[in-house]
Amino acid sequence: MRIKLDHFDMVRIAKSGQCFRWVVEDKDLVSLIAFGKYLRIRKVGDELDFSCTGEEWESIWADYFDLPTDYNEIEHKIRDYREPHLLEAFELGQGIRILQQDLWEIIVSFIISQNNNITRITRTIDGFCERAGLEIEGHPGKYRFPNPGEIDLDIFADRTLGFGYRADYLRKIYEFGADNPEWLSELKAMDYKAARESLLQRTGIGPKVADCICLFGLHHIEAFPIDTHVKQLLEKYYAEGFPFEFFDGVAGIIQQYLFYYELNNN
DNA sequence: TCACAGGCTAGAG
DNA sequence: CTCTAGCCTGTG
Repeated sequence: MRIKLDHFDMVRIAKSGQCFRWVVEDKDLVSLIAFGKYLRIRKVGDELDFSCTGEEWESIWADYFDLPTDYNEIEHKIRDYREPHLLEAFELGQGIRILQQDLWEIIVSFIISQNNNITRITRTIDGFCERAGLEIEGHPGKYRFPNPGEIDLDIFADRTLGFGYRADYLRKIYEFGADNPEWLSELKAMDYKAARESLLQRTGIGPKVADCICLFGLHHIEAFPIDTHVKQLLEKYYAEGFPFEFFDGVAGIIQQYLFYYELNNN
């Protein structure tokens, strides 16, 4: 499946912190695992070659890569605001999209991410998937993310996987997910505020993780997760307050550019 | 040795 | 309600 896409920079997306199972093989080749599938993206001139059929593209990947969202509109809004730091952040992060990832994978991944660093988060998630052992057909050595009810909860007693104190939260969320199979679809039907409240009921999910799940797992692009980096950046560049009113409804996308700039330009 | 990493829980005040 | 010690663990 070969296609030309605007506002799509696969290397920047891979390094944007929203996904933990993307691998930059080289500047023209990225591989990823999502929705139980293994996908490779290769840059060929000004086009992108995806290792899937057109049918699969339509049914899975077009939504996953957030093609329905108009990033030209976002760009215009940013340019209209005419604020130097945001413009600089946008230039550096241009091509980043907010992926529409699998909700369960996002819930679990961002519980693991708390008070943690990217290196260990990635290693832990990879190790977890490998230990769960759900191999992807046709791709030996590649493992999909385990859904509720698909794993032995004793896996969280294994300290070598690096869950740390989050192991107990993970065991509980897998238990809850298996006991409440309707929860995920209910979350998807809720608006941002209601979904956030429901997520906050779960042990191990606080305000920051809940907002990450809303933004990356439910595509509520008004969600604005505030972690230590964003907190610092807000104090540094927006001491008088971030213009949430101007970016009403899309603040989460703006946050991605600011976050990416903060991590890649310091 | 010590602070910190894309925070949260539980308990105190 | 707000505040914060303690938490697993790898890294610099």
